[in-house]
Amino acid sequence: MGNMTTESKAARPTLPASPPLTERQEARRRRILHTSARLASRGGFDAVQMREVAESSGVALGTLYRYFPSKVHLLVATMQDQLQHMHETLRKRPPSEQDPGARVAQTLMRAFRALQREPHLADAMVRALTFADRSVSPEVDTVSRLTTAIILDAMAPPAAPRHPGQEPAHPAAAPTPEQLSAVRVIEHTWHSALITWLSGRASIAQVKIDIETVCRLIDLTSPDRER
Amino acid sequence: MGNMTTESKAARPTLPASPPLTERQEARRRRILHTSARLASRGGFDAVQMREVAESSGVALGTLYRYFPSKVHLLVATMQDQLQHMHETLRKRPPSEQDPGARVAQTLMRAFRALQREPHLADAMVRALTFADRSVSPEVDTVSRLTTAIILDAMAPPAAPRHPGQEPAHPAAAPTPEQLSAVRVIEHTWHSALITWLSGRASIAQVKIDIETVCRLIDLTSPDRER
DNA sequence: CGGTAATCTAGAACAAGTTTCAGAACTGAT
DNA sequence: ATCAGTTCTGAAACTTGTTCTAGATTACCG
Repeated sequence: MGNMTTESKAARPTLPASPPLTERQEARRRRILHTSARLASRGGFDAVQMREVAESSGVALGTLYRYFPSKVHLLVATMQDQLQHMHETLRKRPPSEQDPGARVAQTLMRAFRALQREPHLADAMVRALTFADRSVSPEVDTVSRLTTAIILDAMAPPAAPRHPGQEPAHPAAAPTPEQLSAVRVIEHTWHSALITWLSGRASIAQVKIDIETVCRLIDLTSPDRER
Repeated sequence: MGNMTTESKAARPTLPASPPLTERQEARRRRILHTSARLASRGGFDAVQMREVAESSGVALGTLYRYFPSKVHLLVATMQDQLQHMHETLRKRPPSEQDPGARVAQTLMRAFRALQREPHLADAMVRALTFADRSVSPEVDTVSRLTTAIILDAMAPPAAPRHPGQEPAHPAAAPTPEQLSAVRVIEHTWHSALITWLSGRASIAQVKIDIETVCRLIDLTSPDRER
């Protein structure tokens, strides 16, 4: 398995910080991520082979490793990419439910169904995510923040259609610490449930139940609603 | 990384079913598991190298692979072993809290503190568990059942001291489906929280909060108590 | 005890992640 | 345009999980 514990000595184009990438570099990075997703889509974690990613992206192996210091880094970055897409997609069709918990559950199940369409890709990304060690912490953290953002978005009350320049009536009411705890627990459940599904130990129905169960925690922590 | 997706063609002495092991075989198996735990304790997942496990257990590499068809199988079996110990240990000192949720939280935090004493071992086992693919499903399922048993044990009302031969007053009241859902969600949270702690992305305090948060789901589903 | 099948050993061989290195190509500043 | 420094390429080497093989040992059966 080689040395998956490698320190990240190289520049990390993964973060938009550091030296700004030239156009060609940005293109390379994008090509690599695209190849990664493509290979993962057919064959999952094992099908993403670094040599093949490099060759198929028209890049030397050493370069691939300069951009993504390990296979796990690569797949976590791929997940960031996919999550961003998903966030935008979900944002366009906000959940129809009323209670925050139900809204979150609905959104997560939507995301889940999207993942179902590319189960191998989902497998590769999630396996990489949970297999990641400390050297990938920053990137995993980014993924976590993205997931949190998706959940918080879903939880927020349906935004009244507002005219440009006009401030929202409820300025994204800052979530309470309790709500943040609930969100963290929901994320835990989401990841773990995904894994049990991907490894064939739980059915989709089971995942749905688990998601709905854990989402009750939200309604429990936002007593500002009827109930 | 070799072929982590290998089918298990060999006999699997992992399950007490199948051909009963001879004494020497049982001894070999035990030696291997012991070595595995020892190597994992200092160095985590990466430190458990199959060649070294074999050599240090006084067993040929091929034999190691006959007993445990992959590194993940080996580590998951190691986890089974450790969990069994932990189950017995926990059983000896039942939680002192009254509410089921609090009892479970207390028990899990105890387990968590035990894992803290061997963080590398915990790392190896949990990483293996979440990295396991379909070919390890049966073994992972066993681990899951063990975890469930620990939680259900903690959840059960404190057993009145009873004389031998006498039946318990409450014959382990079968948990409702809702409670089982809650337990599953708790397991999800437990695993995932463990991972975030092991990879340095969450503090122990954070884990405690998450555990306590999710354990509220239990009290939510057992309305037979005061409140 | 003798024979036979299963198990075990030692060691080579293979696969895929990772590292390394010498030289080519590119970049930015003078 | 030129030079210095960085980045990229191509290829080999190294590591560790996994597989394979031929022969030695062991277990079991009559």
